[in-house]
Amino acid sequence: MGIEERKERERQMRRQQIMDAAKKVFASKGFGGATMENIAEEAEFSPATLYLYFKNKDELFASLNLRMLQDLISRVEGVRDQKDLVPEKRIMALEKALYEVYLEDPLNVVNVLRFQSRGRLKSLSPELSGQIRECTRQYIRAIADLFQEGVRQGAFLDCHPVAFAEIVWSIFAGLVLNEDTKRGLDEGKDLLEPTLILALEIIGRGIMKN
Amino acid sequence: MGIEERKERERQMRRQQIMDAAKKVFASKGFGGATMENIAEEAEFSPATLYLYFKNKDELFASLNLRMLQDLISRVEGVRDQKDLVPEKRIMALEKALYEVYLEDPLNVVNVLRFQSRGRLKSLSPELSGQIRECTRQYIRAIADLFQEGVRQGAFLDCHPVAFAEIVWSIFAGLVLNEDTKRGLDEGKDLLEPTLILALEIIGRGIMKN
DNA sequence: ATGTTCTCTGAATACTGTTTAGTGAATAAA
DNA sequence: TTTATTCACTAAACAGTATTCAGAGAACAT
Repeated sequence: MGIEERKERERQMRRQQIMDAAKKVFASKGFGGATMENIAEEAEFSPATLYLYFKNKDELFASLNLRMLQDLISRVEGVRDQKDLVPEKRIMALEKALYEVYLEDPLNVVNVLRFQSRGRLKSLSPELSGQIRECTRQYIRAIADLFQEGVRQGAFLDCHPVAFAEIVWSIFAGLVLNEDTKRGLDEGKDLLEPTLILALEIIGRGIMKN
Repeated sequence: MGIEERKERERQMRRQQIMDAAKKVFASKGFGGATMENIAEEAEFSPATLYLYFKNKDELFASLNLRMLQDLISRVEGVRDQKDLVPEKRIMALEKALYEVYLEDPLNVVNVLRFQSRGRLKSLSPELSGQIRECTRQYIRAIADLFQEGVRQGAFLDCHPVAFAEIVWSIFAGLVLNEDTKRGLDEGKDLLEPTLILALEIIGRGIMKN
């Protein structure tokens, strides 16, 4: 049946169209400032139509997170798989990967990090929240593997690899949010990159066996 | 005029009463989940009355942040002033101070960290946002001083002290939010303390001149 | 006793996420 | 070709909540 397939394809395109519009609107107004009406207008649909493709506003937003998380995963796994680099260099390659994810779409990264609270995640469908959980597991796992490889080679001190991965991730998330907060209080310049580099240099030295 | 003074005192008490109620409600429902009606009910006032004491919901919430930030400042300055400890121990004392702030009221700490976005801070009165800026400056300054003291004593590597302070703060904020997110996705146990200790041990080693 | 100020509230307003009931076109069946 | 069914959408209604407004009543001053 060619008709069914064409319809499904069209449906996916419209879904994508809504996500593109949402991404634009969320980036310019933030999660709270964006209204479903804004997004509908940008996507050239009525607000009601959005609900045929997404359960609610949270779920629409979280679907965008998923795209970002997948980008993150592929970059971090890329670093994990560069087995030729010495462990020390790979920590810095990780820094670069994280920063590139941020550069891809700074405002949405901030939004995503602020969004993922306990309360919000409860309102998602089990499928979507399962996918997010899986993505989180994956990039933490990739960082942990990268670290463990360094331990195996005798370069790093032996400590809980998942805890290490969470620390690296938290530094990234914390610095991103901190820069955003500073911009809210003050018109300071964006010092994320040098600070992130310094942080991972310190971390790198801190886990080196000497 | 004793009457004027009594009235002012009573006014401050009612303001406090509202803040106490708000703290309770925000902690149990989060910022988004708490309604002004909930808070008014808890404080035994009508919602309209709340607006005689606070400009809006954001400002009421941010006033609570201020209490937490002041607690944070006094603890961190306490560590900064323990000049008898060796620099290495002071990094761990800092860890303890941060963790104690968290324990004081975990849910509100999470709420505060999620709240401080550019958009939100714009809706505050200049006075309040000025006070928040000042508090932020103060605890960052205290951590930076503490670090610089270690540099002066020749124990730490010389790097930008404010950047160092922001890294420490970001680790704390990032780990707190990360734990909260995990609880939202999964019913994992709270591993904040061991992870925070590990993070500051790594940081401590990373800045040590050897 | 009367006017004034202070403090509070009930009711109205405005905005926004979400649902409902229904329309018209595309498709399938007769 | 005509009729029935499904699909994709939307206008309008609904519901919840932050915020404002107009006025009541008590405390205070004259």
